[in-house]
Amino acid sequence: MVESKTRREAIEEGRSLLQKLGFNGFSFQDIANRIGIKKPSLYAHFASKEELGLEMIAHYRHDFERWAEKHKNDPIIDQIEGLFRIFSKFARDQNKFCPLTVLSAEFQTLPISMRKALTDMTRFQEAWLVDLIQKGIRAGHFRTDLDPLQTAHIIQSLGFGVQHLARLHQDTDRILSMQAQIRNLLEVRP
Amino acid sequence: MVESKTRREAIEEGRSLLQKLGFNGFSFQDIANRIGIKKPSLYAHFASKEELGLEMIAHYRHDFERWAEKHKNDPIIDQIEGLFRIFSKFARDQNKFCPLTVLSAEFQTLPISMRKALTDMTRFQEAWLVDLIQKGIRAGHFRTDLDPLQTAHIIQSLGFGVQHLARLHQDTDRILSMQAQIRNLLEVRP
DNA sequence: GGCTACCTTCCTACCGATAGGTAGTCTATG
DNA sequence: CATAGACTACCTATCGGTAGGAAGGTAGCC
Repeated sequence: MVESKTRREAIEEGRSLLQKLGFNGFSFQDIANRIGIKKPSLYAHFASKEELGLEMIAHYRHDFERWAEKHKNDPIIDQIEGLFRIFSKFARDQNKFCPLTVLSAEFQTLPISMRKALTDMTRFQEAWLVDLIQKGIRAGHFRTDLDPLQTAHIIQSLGFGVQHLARLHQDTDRILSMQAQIRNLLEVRP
Repeated sequence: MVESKTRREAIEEGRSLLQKLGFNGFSFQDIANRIGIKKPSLYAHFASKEELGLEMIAHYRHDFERWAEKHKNDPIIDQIEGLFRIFSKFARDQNKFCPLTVLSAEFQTLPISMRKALTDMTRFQEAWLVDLIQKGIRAGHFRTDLDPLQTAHIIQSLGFGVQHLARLHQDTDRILSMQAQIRNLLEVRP
């Protein structure tokens, strides 16, 4: 068996706790309680909390890559806005954050290996955005004076930041309302 | 004496640690070590870590209000961009975050009283932005089709989010480069 | 089939470090 | 002589992690 049931459940519960409380906001004890085993049993599946953390990042990266692949032929603006729909879905589910957002907030207290995995995936998402923006410009849908990298930074910053403000003010609508702003930023004005 | 030297030093060191590591990232022990006293002595000045947290928020709010007052007659766009200069200054000083940004990331694990103080100050900053945007529109410097509240949300989200990404990628320039985007968003196009 | 050896996964019990916080005391200053 | 502010000593809870053993399945071998 490639992946045991317990291991899968631990990663799932871990991700849920991670997205709600942060990596330093939950313990192995919490996970053990939720999946109904004792804490030391988790060490049969993960050598350390750091290893679980790396698994959770890989897990989310896998999800995101599959999602991107599935929507790669959708209209470009829909794909970009899809990122905000994902954030909105997380937020409506018990005030969760996107894993990248919550982990980047704890960056300074994370093990080095997790910092790297996090930075790598954020770069991956940035490259995904840059590619879409370039395609949109070439197709004549987006303004030709956009700097694709700079624009990707703006979209990522908006996405990270709006999640914090939405939770702070209990206003999940705010996340989706950023979509109009993104369109306004990207699309050619008539 | 309204405020003792030790108390002042504790708040200062606490704020520095807060902005670097988050509220859950430092302990009373850390503060005590840095200011050269023993941990229990801090309880002569703060009844709890929560009380210190509230003091630190009040401290930052006081700083911000004084800063806003000092610059209230500057050109409007300079005032708004000033927010990003503040963030940039924090980031270049040992990867610090603005206190509101770092605390909002830990929102779910914060005592209720601190959540309220944080939400209140974020609203205050939002109102400050809304006021400036309205003034800019009335003065003919900004586009007339802007929704001031919505625009303030965009600026705040950009500010919060860009700090995370700047630290993640060790790229403090990214914070200041948002200024051009803000101008582009606000100012009338020729 | 029956035996041994091993691996996985769970358990109880425990470790040292650290967290926030308390009790009681000493000492300098007003 | 009271108070503020420092101290030593200690509390309970929790953290990440380890030691050692029991239960169950499996693989190789006679």
